[in-house]
Amino acid sequence: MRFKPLPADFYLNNTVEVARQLLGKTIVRNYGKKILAGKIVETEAYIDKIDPASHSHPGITKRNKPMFEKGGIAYIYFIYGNYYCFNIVTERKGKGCAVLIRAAEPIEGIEYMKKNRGKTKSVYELTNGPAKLCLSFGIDSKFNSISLRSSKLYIAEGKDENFDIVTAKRVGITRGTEFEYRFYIKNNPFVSKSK
DNA sequence: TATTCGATGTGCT
DNA sequence: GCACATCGAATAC
Repeated sequence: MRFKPLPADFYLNNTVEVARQLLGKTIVRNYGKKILAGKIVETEAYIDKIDPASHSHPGITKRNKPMFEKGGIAYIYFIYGNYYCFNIVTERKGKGCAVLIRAAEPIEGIEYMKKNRGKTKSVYELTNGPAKLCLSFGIDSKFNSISLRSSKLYIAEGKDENFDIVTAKRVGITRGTEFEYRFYIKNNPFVSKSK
């Protein structure tokens, strides 16, 4: 097997730590007979209680319920009437923490990603944003709450490589903007570039 | 049950 | 750089 899923306890650590460690890992999607894969290059951490930007901040609701499950499952939410975003739930059951996957570098199945994205031509535009990534990988609400060790969608080990991690303020939020919970791989062209 | 609004992307200027 | 599409969950009433 080319892609080895991460161990279940990877997701139970501190959320910021998991967000940093997810950089360079591989997101794998079994798409019918095809395999789509990409390297994670950008993440953001969302921390339950102290973080007003987190969906889990007001407490458990119907929408954010998966965030309160045990780490290691997907939390997928619908936003702005058009788009899905893909999160990885972290820490122990009842916490309400997650890591938003903001961007990836396509590795395999690029032709299929282009097909899913319609008229987008440049490879660099395929997955450099949370909603773009979901469209390219064919991720939607069907994957909400599923385990990230499942066969259809999972997170796998990455290549053994060195890179610098940049820490920055998060993007696209109206509250909790002061937290530096955004992490990305330095000089990687697939990082979403909004400032 | 009515209204508000968002962890975005796209297209036009 | 800026407006806007579009929908379900949350919140207000």
